[in-house]
Amino acid sequence: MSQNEAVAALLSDMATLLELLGENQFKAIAHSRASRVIESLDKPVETLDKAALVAIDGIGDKIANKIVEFCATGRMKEHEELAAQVPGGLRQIMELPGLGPKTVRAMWQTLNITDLAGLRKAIDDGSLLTLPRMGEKAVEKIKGAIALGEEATRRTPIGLAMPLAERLRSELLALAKKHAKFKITRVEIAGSLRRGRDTIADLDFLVCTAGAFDSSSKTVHPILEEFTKLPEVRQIIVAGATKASVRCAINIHTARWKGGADQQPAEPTIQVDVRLVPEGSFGAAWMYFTGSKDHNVVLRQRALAQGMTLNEYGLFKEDKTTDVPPQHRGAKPVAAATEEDVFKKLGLAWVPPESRESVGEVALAEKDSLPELIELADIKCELHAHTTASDGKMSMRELVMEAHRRGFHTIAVTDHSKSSAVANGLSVERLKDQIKQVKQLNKQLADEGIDIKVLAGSEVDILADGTLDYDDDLLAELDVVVASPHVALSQDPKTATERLLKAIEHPMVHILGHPTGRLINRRNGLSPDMSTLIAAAKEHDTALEINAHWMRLDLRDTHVRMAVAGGCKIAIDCDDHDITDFDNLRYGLLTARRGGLTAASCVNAWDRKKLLAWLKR
DNA sequence: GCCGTTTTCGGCCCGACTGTTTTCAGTCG
Repeated sequence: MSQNEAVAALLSDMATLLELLGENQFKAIAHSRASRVIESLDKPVETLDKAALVAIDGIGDKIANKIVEFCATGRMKEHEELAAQVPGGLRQIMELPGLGPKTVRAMWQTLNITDLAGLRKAIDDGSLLTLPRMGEKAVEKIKGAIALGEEATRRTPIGLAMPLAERLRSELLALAKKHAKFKITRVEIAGSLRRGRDTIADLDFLVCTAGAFDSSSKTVHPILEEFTKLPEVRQIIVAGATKASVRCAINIHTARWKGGADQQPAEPTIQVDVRLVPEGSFGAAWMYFTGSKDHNVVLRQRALAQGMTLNEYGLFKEDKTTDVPPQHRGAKPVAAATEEDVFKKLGLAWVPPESRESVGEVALAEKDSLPELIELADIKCELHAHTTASDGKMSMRELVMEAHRRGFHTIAVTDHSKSSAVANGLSVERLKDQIKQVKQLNKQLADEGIDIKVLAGSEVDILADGTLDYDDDLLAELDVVVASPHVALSQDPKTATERLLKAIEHPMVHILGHPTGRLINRRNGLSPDMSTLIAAAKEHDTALEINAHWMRLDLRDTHVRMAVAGGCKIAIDCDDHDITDFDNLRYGLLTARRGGLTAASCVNAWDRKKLLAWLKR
């Protein structure tokens, strides 16, 4: 865990503790916001002094002191004092969907419930019903939430969430077509999926209607009613006039469980929220449901400062003489139909969804100086791919033809090195033979008039001590060297930093592959000092990889932001093992865009001449 | 606890839905 993650976790926990203690809610919100700010910070927090911390939006004098204290001593006294006052088991109860600080505090203070076991007991003996505003239905909901367990809070990797979202979107569009009378004009993906985060808590859809719209109706809108009947839906959480929330199976095609009911494994599910808005509000609504939450708050505060108010129905002139929301008094919005309109009327350039994380993008949009982010069409080559020679499923020829089909001018063959025994890594002799095969294939392709350059390469293991898995003479024969860590991924940060530095500084290495070795939701991987690696990568002209596989996405978005700020070159590679792996490029692109990457800094976006010149440097 | 295009004090984004209530508190995003 990096220092940033450690500080963010402590501040977030302080927010929870403050809520449970019934302290000023705005104090809790301030800690929660500070936690998110530190989590997405593009610098190691331990390198910042107090003045630098206070300069960050959302960090004031007091929280800066706590962060400085933690970085110096490894402790945060105020956190320890708060934690001593609150039973630790309450945190688990707070995580149950539907339960918030007010209710959990009442459970604790009135019924002396301090953990999940106590909550179960209070349900069984009926004492929970004695709490204010606690009836039969509320108890049933809590029982369901307990049964759902960790399933409710687990984030889904984008590589699983995106295909499900695209299928649900087409099913919603099919419903719209079948029921033309509802006049559905658009169905769009919003939320963190549109922002391209590496993991997704819930899927958000925006549905626009040109038909009748009454947000105060007490009946469920028919299109939302239809949505809750889709075959993927496992549970309906809420359904109303403008909104429905359900839990959907992530893998609808997995076989039904045939064993005993009590041993049935929890089926992976994800929450899906659908919001219905009138067509004229499309832009404002898409912005609102895309978020992030903090980005929205910044925009709404900006609107207020300009005498306007912003909600999902539009940007309106503020009217202080009434409490009735503008959309209910028939006010005409200043802007609402498109995102561009709303940003423009706020005095801002349109901000790409991947940048909407409240990390300074609004200030850049005000000056119209947002970076021109890299796009899928900019990617012209793949520099990290495997064949059947090691653990890939494609022959060299199949790999190259797929790269050509996708319009790439260059493809690198980078099978595993000799120490990767489980991946059938190439011995010295086999690698020398493969280099010859690459030369022959290039000649054949030229004869056949197929314009693609095949590079002889290797994904060389960075051994635990930082040495590479082949000697320099052999590496010198290769066109491209990707050096990656595969073993000893639990090293302490200092050892890991020194290990990766050796690879970055090695004159034969072009690209540092999946630098931390993390696997999302499965393995944290290394926590090297990124700022040290980035400075070295810049100095030695070594590119850092964004491994595009959705289980890796390594570098992650915050690392990319640091690397871009540090002037590093970035490679976006699919690490292809199978022909379908090429499709993971979209996820690497989203991560790159979240980090503010431009085509100029991405080696995969260069033309062949520039790329080859860099590889021969 | 944070922050300032009215403010260094006094606010703090805004709306939907549910369940338990006789008008709204709590939760969520």
